[in-house]
Amino acid sequence: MSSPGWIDRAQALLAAEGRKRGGARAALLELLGGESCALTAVEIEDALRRGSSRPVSRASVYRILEELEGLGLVQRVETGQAMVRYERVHDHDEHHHHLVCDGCGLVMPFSDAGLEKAIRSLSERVPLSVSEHEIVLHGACPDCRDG
Amino acid sequence: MSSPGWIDRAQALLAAEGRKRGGARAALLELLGGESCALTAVEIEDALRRGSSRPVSRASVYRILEELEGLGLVQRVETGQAMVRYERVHDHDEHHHHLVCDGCGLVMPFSDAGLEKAIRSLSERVPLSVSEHEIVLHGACPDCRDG
DNA sequence: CTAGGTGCAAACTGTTTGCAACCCT
DNA sequence: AGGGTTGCAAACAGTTTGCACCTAG
Repeated sequence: MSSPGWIDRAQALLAAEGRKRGGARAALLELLGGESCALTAVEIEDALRRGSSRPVSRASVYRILEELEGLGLVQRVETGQAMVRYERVHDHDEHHHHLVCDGCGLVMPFSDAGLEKAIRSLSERVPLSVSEHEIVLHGACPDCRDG
Repeated sequence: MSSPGWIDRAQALLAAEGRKRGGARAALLELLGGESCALTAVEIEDALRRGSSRPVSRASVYRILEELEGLGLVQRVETGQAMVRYERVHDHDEHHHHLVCDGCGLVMPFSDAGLEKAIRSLSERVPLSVSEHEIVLHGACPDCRDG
Protein backbone atom coordinates (compact mmCIF):
# COMPACT_ATOMS: atom_id res chain seq x y z
CA MET A 1 0.00 0.00 0.00
CA SER A 2 2.81 2.40 -0.86
CA SER A 3 1.75 5.78 -2.12
CA PRO A 4 4.10 7.61 -4.46
CA GLY A 5 1.16 9.86 -5.27
CA TRP A 6 1.06 11.10 -1.73
CA ILE A 7 4.77 11.90 -1.76
CA ASP A 8 4.40 13.86 -4.97
CA ARG A 9 1.44 15.76 -3.65
CA ALA A 10 3.30 16.53 -0.45
CA GLN A 11 6.32 17.86 -2.28
CA ALA A 12 4.15 19.97 -4.56
CA LEU A 13 2.31 21.44 -1.58
CA LEU A 14 5.53 22.21 0.23
CA ALA A 15 6.98 23.87 -2.86
CA ALA A 16 3.80 25.91 -3.27
CA GLU A 17 4.24 27.07 0.32
CA GLY A 18 7.68 28.29 -0.56
CA ARG A 19 9.53 25.76 1.58
CA LYS A 20 12.99 24.64 0.70
CA ARG A 21 13.82 20.97 0.44
CA GLY A 22 15.60 19.30 3.27
CA GLY A 23 17.06 15.86 3.74
CA ALA A 24 15.25 15.14 6.97
CA ARG A 25 11.86 15.97 5.56
CA ALA A 26 12.53 14.01 2.39
CA ALA A 27 13.37 10.95 4.47
CA LEU A 28 10.19 11.31 6.48
CA LEU A 29 8.07 11.69 3.36
CA GLU A 30 9.58 8.58 1.87
CA LEU A 31 8.92 6.58 5.01
CA LEU A 32 5.36 7.79 5.54
CA GLY A 33 4.53 7.36 1.87
CA GLY A 34 5.49 3.71 2.07
CA GLU A 35 3.79 3.02 5.37
CA SER A 36 0.06 2.47 5.43
CA CYS A 37 -0.62 2.53 9.14
CA ALA A 38 0.15 4.76 12.09
CA LEU A 39 3.61 5.10 13.64
CA THR A 40 4.86 6.88 16.74
CA ALA A 41 7.60 9.50 16.62
CA VAL A 42 10.04 7.04 18.16
CA GLU A 43 9.16 4.33 15.67
CA ILE A 44 9.73 6.80 12.88
CA GLU A 45 13.07 7.87 14.29
CA ASP A 46 14.19 4.25 14.67
CA ALA A 47 13.01 3.27 11.22
CA LEU A 48 15.00 6.10 9.68
CA ARG A 49 18.09 5.39 11.74
CA ARG A 50 18.09 1.70 10.92
CA GLY A 51 16.67 1.82 7.42
CA SER A 52 18.25 2.87 4.19
CA SER A 53 17.40 6.51 4.74
CA ARG A 54 19.45 8.99 6.67
CA PRO A 55 19.02 9.40 10.44
CA VAL A 56 16.80 12.26 11.56
CA SER A 57 16.87 13.82 15.00
CA ARG A 58 13.83 13.45 17.15
CA ALA A 59 13.24 17.18 17.26
CA SER A 60 13.06 17.26 13.49
CA VAL A 61 10.72 14.30 13.42
CA TYR A 62 8.28 16.18 15.62
CA ARG A 63 8.72 19.47 13.79
CA ILE A 64 8.17 17.91 10.41
CA LEU A 65 5.17 15.89 11.54
CA GLU A 66 3.61 19.03 12.96
CA GLU A 67 4.24 20.87 9.72
CA LEU A 68 2.76 18.06 7.62
CA GLU A 69 -0.23 17.87 9.91
CA GLY A 70 -0.84 21.57 9.41
CA LEU A 71 -0.84 21.05 5.66
CA GLY A 72 -3.33 18.22 5.94
CA LEU A 73 -0.83 15.64 4.72
CA VAL A 74 -0.54 13.76 7.98
CA GLN A 75 -3.00 13.10 10.78
CA ARG A 76 -2.62 12.17 14.40
CA VAL A 77 -4.11 8.94 15.68
CA GLU A 78 -4.83 8.66 19.38
CA THR A 79 -4.74 5.04 20.39
CA GLY A 80 -4.73 5.50 24.12
CA GLN A 81 -1.17 4.21 24.33
CA ALA A 82 0.45 7.25 25.92
CA MET A 83 2.20 8.34 22.75
CA VAL A 84 0.55 9.85 19.70
CA ARG A 85 0.73 8.03 16.38
CA TYR A 86 0.94 9.62 12.97
CA GLU A 87 0.06 8.44 9.50
CA ARG A 88 -0.32 10.02 6.13
CA VAL A 89 -3.81 11.17 5.22
CA HIS A 90 -5.11 8.50 2.89
CA ASP A 91 -7.00 8.86 -0.33
CA HIS A 92 -10.69 8.18 -0.06
CA ASP A 93 -10.37 4.60 -1.24
CA GLU A 94 -7.93 3.62 1.45
CA HIS A 95 -9.44 5.62 4.29
CA HIS A 96 -9.36 3.52 7.44
CA HIS A 97 -9.63 3.46 11.21
CA HIS A 98 -7.83 1.49 13.90
CA LEU A 99 -8.09 -1.57 16.06
CA VAL A 100 -5.91 -1.54 19.16
CA CYS A 101 -5.09 -4.63 21.18
CA ASP A 102 -4.94 -3.54 24.80
CA GLY A 103 -2.92 -6.61 25.60
CA CYS A 104 0.13 -6.31 23.37
CA GLY A 105 -0.34 -2.86 21.88
CA LEU A 106 -0.77 -4.10 18.32
CA VAL A 107 -2.39 -1.51 16.07
CA MET A 108 -4.06 -2.51 12.83
CA PRO A 109 -6.22 -0.75 10.29
CA PHE A 110 -9.75 -1.60 9.24
CA SER A 111 -12.41 0.04 7.15
CA ASP A 112 -16.16 -0.35 7.00
CA ALA A 113 -18.61 1.20 4.60
CA GLY A 114 -21.54 1.03 7.00
CA LEU A 115 -19.59 2.90 9.62
CA GLU A 116 -18.59 5.65 7.22
CA LYS A 117 -22.18 6.01 6.11
CA ALA A 118 -23.40 6.32 9.69
CA ILE A 119 -20.79 8.97 10.39
CA ARG A 120 -21.57 10.94 7.28
CA SER A 121 -25.22 10.90 8.20
CA LEU A 122 -24.83 11.96 11.81
CA SER A 123 -22.29 14.62 10.93
CA GLU A 124 -25.13 16.62 9.46
CA ARG A 125 -27.27 16.46 12.56
CA VAL A 126 -24.69 17.54 15.08
CA PRO A 127 -23.88 21.04 16.44
CA LEU A 128 -20.36 21.01 15.02
CA SER A 129 -19.00 21.49 11.58
CA VAL A 130 -17.23 18.14 11.40
CA SER A 131 -13.89 18.12 9.66
CA GLU A 132 -12.44 14.80 10.74
CA HIS A 133 -13.42 11.71 12.59
CA GLU A 134 -11.38 9.12 14.32
CA ILE A 135 -12.59 5.74 15.44
CA VAL A 136 -10.56 3.46 17.67
CA LEU A 137 -11.84 0.07 18.71
CA HIS A 138 -10.17 -1.48 21.73
CA GLY A 139 -10.08 -5.15 22.53
CA ALA A 140 -7.94 -8.27 22.49
CA CYS A 141 -6.25 -9.70 19.42
CA PRO A 142 -6.40 -13.47 18.79
CA ASP A 143 -2.97 -14.04 20.35
CA CYS A 144 -3.79 -12.15 23.53
CA ARG A 145 -7.23 -13.68 23.86
CA ASP A 146 -5.98 -17.26 23.68
CA GLY A 147 -2.50 -17.10 25.14
CA MET B 1 -27.71 13.65 34.36
CA SER B 2 -26.45 12.90 37.86
CA SER B 3 -26.07 9.25 38.68
CA PRO B 4 -26.46 8.20 42.31
CA GLY B 5 -26.81 4.66 40.98
CA TRP B 6 -23.29 4.78 39.65
CA ILE B 7 -21.91 5.97 42.96
CA ASP B 8 -23.67 3.17 44.80
CA ARG B 9 -22.43 0.61 42.35
CA ALA B 10 -18.91 1.95 42.64
CA GLN B 11 -18.93 1.79 46.41
CA ALA B 12 -20.32 -1.72 46.36
CA LEU B 13 -17.63 -2.85 43.93
CA LEU B 14 -14.89 -1.26 45.99
CA ALA B 15 -16.19 -2.89 49.14
CA ALA B 16 -16.36 -6.24 47.39
CA GLU B 17 -12.73 -5.78 46.43
CA GLY B 18 -11.89 -5.33 50.08
CA ARG B 19 -10.92 -1.68 49.77
CA LYS B 20 -11.28 0.66 52.68
CA ARG B 21 -13.11 3.93 52.30
CA GLY B 22 -11.14 7.07 51.90
CA GLY B 23 -12.10 10.72 51.82
CA ALA B 24 -10.29 11.46 48.59
CA ARG B 25 -11.95 8.64 46.72
CA ALA B 26 -15.35 9.51 48.11
CA ALA B 27 -14.96 13.08 46.87
CA LEU B 28 -13.98 11.85 43.41
CA LEU B 29 -16.92 9.47 43.24
CA GLU B 30 -19.31 12.22 44.17
CA LEU B 31 -17.91 14.52 41.51
CA LEU B 32 -17.81 11.95 38.73
CA GLY B 33 -21.26 10.68 39.62
CA GLY B 34 -22.67 14.16 39.13
CA GLU B 35 -20.77 14.94 35.98
CA SER B 36 -22.00 13.56 32.69
CA CYS B 37 -19.09 14.38 30.43
CA ALA B 38 -15.35 13.95 30.40
CA LEU B 39 -12.97 15.92 32.64
CA THR B 40 -9.18 16.13 32.80
CA ALA B 41 -7.24 15.35 35.96
CA VAL B 42 -6.55 19.04 36.47
CA GLU B 43 -10.20 19.95 36.02
CA ILE B 44 -11.11 17.33 38.59
CA GLU B 45 -8.52 18.60 41.04
CA ASP B 46 -9.71 22.19 40.61
CA ALA B 47 -13.36 21.26 40.92
CA LEU B 48 -12.68 19.48 44.19
CA ARG B 49 -10.51 22.26 45.55
CA ARG B 50 -13.04 24.95 44.75
CA GLY B 51 -16.23 23.02 45.25
CA SER B 52 -17.95 21.88 48.39
CA SER B 53 -15.88 18.73 48.62
CA ARG B 54 -12.50 18.40 50.24
CA PRO B 55 -9.32 19.09 48.25
CA VAL B 56 -7.56 16.05 46.81
CA SER B 57 -3.91 15.95 45.78
CA ARG B 58 -3.14 15.45 42.14
CA ALA B 59 -1.36 12.19 42.81
CA SER B 60 -4.47 10.80 44.44
CA VAL B 61 -6.63 11.99 41.58
CA TYR B 62 -4.52 9.97 39.16
CA ARG B 63 -4.25 6.96 41.43
CA ILE B 64 -7.97 6.83 42.05
CA LEU B 65 -8.85 7.32 38.39
CA GLU B 66 -6.53 4.48 37.46
CA GLU B 67 -8.12 2.27 40.09
CA LEU B 68 -11.64 3.10 38.93
CA GLU B 69 -10.65 2.52 35.34
CA GLY B 70 -9.37 -0.92 36.27
CA LEU B 71 -12.72 -1.72 37.85
CA GLY B 72 -14.58 -0.61 34.74
CA LEU B 73 -16.21 2.31 36.53
CA VAL B 74 -14.39 5.04 34.64
CA GLN B 75 -13.08 5.25 31.11
CA ARG B 76 -10.47 7.38 29.44
CA VAL B 77 -11.44 9.63 26.58
CA GLU B 78 -8.73 10.72 24.17
CA THR B 79 -9.69 13.99 22.59
CA GLY B 80 -6.40 14.85 21.00
CA GLN B 81 -5.93 17.74 23.39
CA ALA B 82 -2.66 16.65 24.98
CA MET B 83 -4.25 15.58 28.25
CA VAL B 84 -6.42 12.55 28.83
CA ARG B 85 -10.00 13.01 29.94
CA TYR B 86 -11.96 10.73 32.22
CA GLU B 87 -15.64 10.10 32.72
CA ARG B 88 -17.73 7.54 34.49
CA VAL B 89 -18.82 4.58 32.42
CA HIS B 90 -22.44 5.30 31.57
CA ASP B 91 -25.41 3.00 31.63
CA HIS B 92 -26.49 1.77 28.26
CA ASP B 93 -29.18 4.43 27.89
CA GLU B 94 -26.82 7.32 28.31
CA HIS B 95 -23.88 5.88 26.40
CA HIS B 96 -22.32 8.63 24.31
CA HIS B 97 -19.33 9.78 22.31
CA HIS B 98 -17.64 13.13 21.90
CA LEU B 99 -17.48 16.16 19.66
CA VAL B 100 -14.34 18.25 20.04
CA CYS B 101 -14.02 21.80 18.75
CA ASP B 102 -10.46 22.19 17.53
CA GLY B 103 -10.82 25.94 17.82
CA CYS B 104 -11.69 26.48 21.47
CA GLY B 105 -11.28 23.00 22.91
CA LEU B 106 -14.94 22.60 23.81
CA VAL B 107 -15.91 18.98 24.39
CA MET B 108 -19.53 17.87 24.19
CA PRO B 109 -21.31 14.54 24.17
CA PHE B 110 -23.54 13.10 21.48
CA SER B 111 -25.13 9.77 20.79
CA ASP B 112 -26.44 8.16 17.66
CA ALA B 113 -28.29 4.90 17.26
CA GLY B 114 -27.17 4.36 13.67
CA LEU B 115 -23.57 4.69 14.67
CA GLU B 116 -23.90 2.21 17.50
CA LYS B 117 -25.58 -0.25 15.20
CA ALA B 118 -22.81 0.06 12.62
CA ILE B 119 -20.20 -0.53 15.30
CA ARG B 120 -21.97 -3.51 16.76
CA SER B 121 -22.21 -5.02 13.33
CA LEU B 122 -18.62 -4.49 12.30
CA SER B 123 -17.32 -5.62 15.67
CA GLU B 124 -18.26 -9.13 14.68
CA ARG B 125 -16.38 -9.06 11.42
CA VAL B 126 -13.09 -7.81 12.74
CA PRO B 127 -9.99 -9.75 13.91
CA LEU B 128 -10.23 -8.42 17.45
CA SER B 129 -12.45 -9.23 20.35
CA VAL B 130 -13.82 -5.73 20.78
CA SER B 131 -14.37 -4.58 24.33
CA GLU B 132 -14.78 -0.86 23.93
CA HIS B 133 -15.06 1.72 21.24
CA GLU B 134 -14.41 5.39 21.26
CA ILE B 135 -15.50 7.86 18.64
CA VAL B 136 -14.27 11.42 18.53
CA LEU B 137 -15.47 13.84 15.88
CA HIS B 138 -13.33 16.90 15.34
CA GLY B 139 -14.51 20.15 13.84
CA ALA B 140 -15.54 23.70 14.60
CA CYS B 141 -18.33 24.69 16.96
CA PRO B 142 -20.80 27.43 15.91
CA ASP B 143 -18.89 30.11 17.82
CA CYS B 144 -15.55 29.24 16.28
CA ARG B 145 -16.97 28.84 12.79
CA ASP B 146 -18.62 32.26 12.73
CA GLY B 147 -16.43 34.37 14.97
C1' DC C 1 -2.77 -2.88 65.63
C1' DT C 2 -2.39 -3.46 60.45
C1' DA C 3 -3.13 -2.67 55.82
C1' DG C 4 -4.94 0.26 52.70
C1' DG C 5 -5.39 5.41 51.57
C1' DT C 6 -3.36 10.06 51.00
C1' DG C 7 -0.16 14.11 50.35
C1' DC C 8 4.15 15.92 49.07
C1' DA C 9 7.95 16.25 46.29
C1' DA C 10 10.97 14.07 43.23
C1' DA C 11 11.34 11.28 39.15
C1' DC C 12 9.77 9.99 34.43
C1' DT C 13 8.48 10.28 29.64
C1' DG C 14 6.82 12.10 25.53
C1' DT C 15 7.04 16.48 23.32
C1' DT C 16 8.57 21.28 22.48
C1' DT C 17 11.85 25.05 22.17
C1' DG C 18 16.32 28.01 22.00
C1' DC C 19 20.12 28.45 19.51
C1' DA C 20 24.05 27.79 16.48
C1' DA C 21 25.45 25.41 12.37
C1' DC C 22 23.98 23.98 7.77
C1' DC C 23 22.39 23.90 3.06
C1' DC C 24 18.99 24.95 -0.52
C1' DT C 25 17.87 28.60 -3.78
C1' DA D 1 24.00 36.12 0.83
C1' DG D 2 19.57 35.02 3.19
C1' DG D 3 16.30 32.43 5.12
C1' DG D 4 14.32 28.07 5.73
C1' DT D 5 16.09 23.47 7.85
C1' DT D 6 18.40 20.55 11.16
C1' DG D 7 20.72 18.70 15.41
C1' DC D 8 21.77 19.05 20.12
C1' DA D 9 20.63 19.83 24.62
C1' DA D 10 17.82 22.09 27.78
C1' DA D 11 13.13 23.12 28.98
C1' DC D 12 8.25 21.67 29.58
C1' DA D 13 3.83 19.47 30.93
C1' DG D 14 1.25 15.77 32.11
C1' DT D 15 1.64 11.69 34.67
C1' DT D 16 3.74 8.35 37.87
C1' DT D 17 6.29 6.87 41.90
C1' DG D 18 8.81 6.68 46.59
C1' DC D 19 8.07 7.38 51.05
C1' DA D 20 6.26 8.91 55.46
C1' DC D 21 2.00 9.83 57.77
C1' DC D 22 -2.85 9.09 58.44
C1' DT D 23 -7.10 6.50 59.03
C1' DA D 24 -10.68 2.94 58.48
C1' DG D 25 -11.71 -1.63 60.13
